[in-house]
Amino acid sequence: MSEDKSTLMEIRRQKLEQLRQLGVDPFGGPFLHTESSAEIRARWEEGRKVKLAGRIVSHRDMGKSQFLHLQDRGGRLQIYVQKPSLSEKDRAVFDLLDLGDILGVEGSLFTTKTGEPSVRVENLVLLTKSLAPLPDKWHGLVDTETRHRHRHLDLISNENSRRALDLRVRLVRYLRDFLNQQGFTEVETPMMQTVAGGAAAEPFKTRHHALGMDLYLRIAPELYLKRLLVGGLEKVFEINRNFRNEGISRRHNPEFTMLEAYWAYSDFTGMAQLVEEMICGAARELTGGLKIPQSDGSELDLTPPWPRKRYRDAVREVAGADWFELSPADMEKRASHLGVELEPKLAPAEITQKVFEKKVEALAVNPVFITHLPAQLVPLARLNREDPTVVDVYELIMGRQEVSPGYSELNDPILQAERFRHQVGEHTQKVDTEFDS
RNA sequence: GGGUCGUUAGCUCAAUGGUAGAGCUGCUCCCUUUUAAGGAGUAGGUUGUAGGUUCGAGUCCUACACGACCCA
Repeated sequence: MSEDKSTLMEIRRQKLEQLRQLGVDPFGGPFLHTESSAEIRARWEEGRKVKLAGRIVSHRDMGKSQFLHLQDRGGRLQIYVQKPSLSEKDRAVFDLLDLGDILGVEGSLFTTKTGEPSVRVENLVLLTKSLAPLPDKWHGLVDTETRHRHRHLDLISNENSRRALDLRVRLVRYLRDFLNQQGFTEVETPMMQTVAGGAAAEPFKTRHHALGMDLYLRIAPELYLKRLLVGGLEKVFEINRNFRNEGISRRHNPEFTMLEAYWAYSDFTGMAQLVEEMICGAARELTGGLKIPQSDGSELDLTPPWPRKRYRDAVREVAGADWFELSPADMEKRASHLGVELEPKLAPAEITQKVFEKKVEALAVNPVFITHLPAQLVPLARLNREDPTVVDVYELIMGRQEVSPGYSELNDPILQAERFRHQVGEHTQKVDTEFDS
């Protein structure tokens, strides 16, 4: 074999040919009735015969003794191959295996000298030959871009990524189950809309040839969910994609999944209660508790009840009890004293909002519902009966960021039309979790 | 859009302006309970691109491309 110009991938191609010459299909057929590595561990019994399939992720060659780890949906399990005990053909196949290949084995369970649960292989079947080498076995896949663009490689080589995916899947399942139990109906509403409404964001545009018209990918499902309430569904929710044609960052995916729920005859206090129960339930389901360790070493404590705090009270706590009596000039002075940077000539409400973002929101690790937001910030929500300068809206903050807003919707159609006309264009309000009162 | 850092072997990373290296992977061997196994050998490079400075550039300068992180 001339190896002068051989690349890793060319060598694997050559092995492919050698396998075919042995009469082995390198991309084999079904391999049914296997147990996962997790099931085998759970039902451990020395000497029991098992059938297992997985990707070869490590190999330690001791001459006649060979140790490999197979990775499957349930984790990893070591297999032990005593080469002399294999058939001549299996031995030839074994010598052509690489890291990354998918292998099926049959054998019996035993524990090695060093105490590792293992399968003593009696028969092996090559299920899929891998033509490309795996990422570094020790460092895994580290390049962030590659990890995001080649998720399959990330999942093969990074345990953390597999765990994150598992958590995400279980979270969505829990949210769905919880809302169903609460009597909410899950629906799917149009992704392609003639007007991208329900939020203020730049939409993606697409074209429907048969209709001869431009359509927008939705930026929010709000308008269609509200129509279902009008139609009498009373409690609806949707967990689905939304598309926003804006800047990309680690926290802003142009297509992202959002949960939005509407609840007739309730109001923002009822919705806050629901969200609190839902998130606490999800935390218990996923982590077994209500204290979530954070990457910076601190702890997020979800123990209910979560405080409800009025926006103005929250600002007074960090900026002084007399904050709202200050002149605009004094507000600017105090804001800069607090370390909040301001652009020149902001209105008092804007300065207040800056202080809120930097000194309340950015510091709130544990959950808090901020209620009674200034009406200017949320133009289409229902005004508070006692104080028409604020709206019946909450903003749930945790982990130093906004997590979920909830509204008492404005349900006076005449008033809403009037407010709407004051908005510029068709893009209007922010949404996430909403309901009709 | 702004700032900082980065781009060297398939992967992870080294290399005062003076002969481009290591570990892993691969390949050839030794080893019948290993754990990032070990041991012997071997292969692998247009140092992101284009220019410039210099006797000499992976290293210094300029521009560009791509990316990461932070900020808006």
